[in-house]
Amino acid sequence: MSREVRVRFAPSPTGALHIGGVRTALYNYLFAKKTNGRFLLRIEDTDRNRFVPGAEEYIKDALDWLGIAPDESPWSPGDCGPYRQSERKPMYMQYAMDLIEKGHAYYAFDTSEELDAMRERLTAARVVSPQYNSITRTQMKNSLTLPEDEVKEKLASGEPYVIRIKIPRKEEVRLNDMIRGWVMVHSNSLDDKVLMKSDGMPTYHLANIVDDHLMEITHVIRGEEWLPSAPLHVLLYKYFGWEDTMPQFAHLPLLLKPDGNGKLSKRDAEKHGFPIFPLNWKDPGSGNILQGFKESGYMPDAFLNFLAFLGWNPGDHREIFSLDELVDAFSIERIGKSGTKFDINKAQWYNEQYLRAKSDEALAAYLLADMGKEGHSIELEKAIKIAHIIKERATFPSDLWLEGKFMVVAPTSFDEELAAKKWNEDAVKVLGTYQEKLGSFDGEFSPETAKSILESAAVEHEIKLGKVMQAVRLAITGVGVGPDMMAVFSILGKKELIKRIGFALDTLTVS
RNA sequence: GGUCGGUUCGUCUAGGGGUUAGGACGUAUCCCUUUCACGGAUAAGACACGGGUUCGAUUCCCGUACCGACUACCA
Repeated sequence: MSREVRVRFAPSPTGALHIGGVRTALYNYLFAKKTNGRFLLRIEDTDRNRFVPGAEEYIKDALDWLGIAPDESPWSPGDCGPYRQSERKPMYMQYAMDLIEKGHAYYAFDTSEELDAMRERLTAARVVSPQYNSITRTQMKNSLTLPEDEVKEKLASGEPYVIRIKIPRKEEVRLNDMIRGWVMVHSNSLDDKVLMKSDGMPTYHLANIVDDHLMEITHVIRGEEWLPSAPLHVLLYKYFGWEDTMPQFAHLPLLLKPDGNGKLSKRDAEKHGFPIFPLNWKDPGSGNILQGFKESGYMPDAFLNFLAFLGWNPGDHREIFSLDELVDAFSIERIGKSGTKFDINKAQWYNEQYLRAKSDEALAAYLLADMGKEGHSIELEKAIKIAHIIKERATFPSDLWLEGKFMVVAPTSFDEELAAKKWNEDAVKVLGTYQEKLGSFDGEFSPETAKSILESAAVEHEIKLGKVMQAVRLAITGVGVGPDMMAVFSILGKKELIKRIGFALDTLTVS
């Protein structure tokens, strides 16, 4: 039996999709592409109370941004639609009924008050974990305890009910997880989970199994938080009689807080000031904006590369992988078992690597766009040159303008501390002479000529160039650090240099 | 509490019965650079603990500790 590989990413539209979800999507995508299979996206919106407007669009936009769009989804349906569980609502009841007929499920009429009372009673009796199970169900209001007539009457009269799975009393449930190996659970630790809610919607457990079956899913790659309910899912496959096509499970290690312990959460984003969401997200309730990787300056290929390595590695020392290379190298066997702390440093490093690998032309476009927002513009040619000398000191594309602005806009003030230390008679003399020499020079202006003229100015006053170099930088750029001066000189050009030196000479005073 | 899962440098990880336990991020130092950064080099830095099994265990087994997930008519 070799079926075409079909995997799915099945998020709930309850808010912004965080980085852990994005990684789950990525691994699903990589596995699908690696095996020439298909990657589907299914929206699990069976809980109307938690539905958040915009969340679904957010998921789509995030995957599009990263270039890992699904082959089948609500917005690009295949043959297994609909791809939203809310739209599949009419399909589920028949499966629940099937289970009831087979004796693997039953109606339950208990109100939430009655359920609370039961739990309280059990807690008071010091039962360790109060649950609706093979023991307690005998004392509750359900089709197993009530006379058949009464059950029929309740159903006919429209009394609210749920359908619960009937977990067997003594049974070893086992599953072979692709990442964790054999996992065994005894059925007496499972409870009679609700399959159909009183509003007529299925719960996650039912919808998930039915949909995975109908959509012919072959591998379920999801977060570790699902491991405890996996035995329940295995039982459902068995009761439906779908064991032969039951997907293989792979439960991914969790993404942990950067500091301390616990699962990465929304609070961590606010706490640390760095993003844990792919895109900006404005919470419709509070109006708060959560920072996205995209808007923070992370590039999709760099972010993807970073994400792939959170819990997976290729087994050799390579670190930089394009999406295609990731597809090629990916295997579920090489996914780790233990939780992964999220480290923003590594994300930054990846971004720097990708930024440096980009062409000067591509980077010039970022630079031009950013300066345009502040009303500045220069020729493309010049922008390319600036991008070239600035990119090595940038982490984000926006750093290009931040760090390169001085090449476009002349300084209007000077670093006072540096001026106090380095601005002296010698500097004034050399710069004065340099300015004159530049004025009378009319050959080809290059980094070399810029330098030789400056050297000759220094020689004229018998001053070592090194002594005044910091002052020269100060005069031209206003600050003490920056890229190679001669490269800066040649980009600025003769006229601009003369102007800037003039301004510095007029403004700065020797103390 | 119960069930399940996990544990190699600060972090991400490779490895696997005999290794100087390898790499990357970060950190430090040096080199390069008339500055900073980049780049290059070097350094510090780890097998949670206790029992087995074994000639030998970081690796296999069992316990303990610690961490995490789950324990809803949420997914």
